[in-house]
Amino acid sequence: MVVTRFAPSPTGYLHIGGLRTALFSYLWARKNGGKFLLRIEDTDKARNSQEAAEAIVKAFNWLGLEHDGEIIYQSQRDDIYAVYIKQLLEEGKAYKCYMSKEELSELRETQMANKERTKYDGKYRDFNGTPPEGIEPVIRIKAPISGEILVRDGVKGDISFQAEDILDDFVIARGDGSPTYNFVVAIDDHLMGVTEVIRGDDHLSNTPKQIVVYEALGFDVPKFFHVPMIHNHEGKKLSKRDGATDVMAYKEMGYTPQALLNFLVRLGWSYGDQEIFSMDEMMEFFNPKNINKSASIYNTEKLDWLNSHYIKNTPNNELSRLLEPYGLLLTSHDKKEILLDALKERAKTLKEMAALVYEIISHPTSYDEKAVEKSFKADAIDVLRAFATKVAANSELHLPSDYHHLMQEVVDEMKIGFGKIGQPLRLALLGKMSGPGLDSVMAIIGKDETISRINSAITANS
RNA sequence: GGCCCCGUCGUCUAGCGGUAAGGAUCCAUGGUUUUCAUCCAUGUUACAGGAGUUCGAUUCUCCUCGGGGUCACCA
Repeated sequence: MVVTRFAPSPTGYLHIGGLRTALFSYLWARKNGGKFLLRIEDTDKARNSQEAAEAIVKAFNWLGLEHDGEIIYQSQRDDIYAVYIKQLLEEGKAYKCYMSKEELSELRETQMANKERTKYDGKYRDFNGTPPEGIEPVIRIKAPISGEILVRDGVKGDISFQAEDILDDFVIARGDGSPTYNFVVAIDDHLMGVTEVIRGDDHLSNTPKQIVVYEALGFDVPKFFHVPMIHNHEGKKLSKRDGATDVMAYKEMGYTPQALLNFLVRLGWSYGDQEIFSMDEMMEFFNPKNINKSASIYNTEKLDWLNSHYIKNTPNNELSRLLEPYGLLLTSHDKKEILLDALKERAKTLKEMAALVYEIISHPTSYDEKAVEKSFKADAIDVLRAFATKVAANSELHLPSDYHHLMQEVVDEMKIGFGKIGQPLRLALLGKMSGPGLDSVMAIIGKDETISRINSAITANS
């Protein structure tokens, strides 16, 4: 069985890069009928992990992603880790180190002065004398001091590290007894039965250390897939300073979950020339072995395109549901279909669409001056009056086509071009020269409001 | 600085020894539309550089350059 996991540290929200690796993990687990687990890496304890976990679940909810099983909190598993620390100590694979922080930083300084790599010198590796007084020892693991550590990565290929280049006896438990990251990650991934670790490639250099832990404990090493970073415009790792990195900000801005997921799945991964993926297609086609090797730059142009694509192609009943968080309650609106049809091709975001709806249903409060000058001349007022009279006289006006016929009649009878009625009418109805089809607008606002807006416009501009 | 990774249009990417280097987005132009948007059509733009290997390299190897990541009793 394929078991993947998403293991964020508690930062308080789910960020866009995290979501992408979570999505990859999720898709791969679902595709294989496996499990997608969630673990909070809160060995630090200072930050509020409960809140962070809730934020993640909330974002997952919005996006329709679901993790399996209980959320694992590392902060609650000290007893478990303690067992393994004890075991390594007893087996002689780890040891207590009494070097003080001062001594350690002195060591580092000399190494730096000598232009050597800074690393622990192994002073207590084989120590069996009397420990110095007043020092709470840290626990260090005995790492190999020479030889090769091979990381078999599903994205980058086999990567070979030399132990002497990168390893030292790193700390697995602090002076207060609390375990450290590289130690607990390996234990938890093993205990949770994780078979494939899909994570950001900023973790690549941690992997050899984790492999040391796996091997010391006799655990099987999972498969690794190190996903390239998402960079900002400057080509640096994406961070909070780069604007919207909180996933929920995208809901705020009016993006649909589908668009965001589709955007993210194509960032660093592809399936031939296909750009549009339904959730089912993502699950069917995703394979971590097709993940790109190189970092990608975060640029939301394509997200905008995808978003408008999905808005255009979402059925109206679902669209009105998506619009609810933006203050639009259309479910029982009698002109809902006409309204949504008229606007879904015009909005880049749900938020924008909500604003467009409001623009249509509101009586204009001002009129674009240049447009008034250009198209609201005396003859235009005659045309509008003639049209308003027809509207008033007609009791069967429901569909856009009903209004269109009336416009056509005026055009024919007065022997004028369509623009002669269209432009002033547009100005009267919407106060400006752009917007959806007038026949739709009138069908939406209805006969009385149509006449009212025409009259207001004539009063205001003649 | 050590170690590791990466390098195809501005951006996201296809390519897996022989291609007019393809798609998407963006941008520009034209068409459709009473307007704007949509939609359709057309167009501009890329293999970082240099050596090899080979009949032939975007594709394989090496070097250079450029970018990134990481080097904690943080995760």
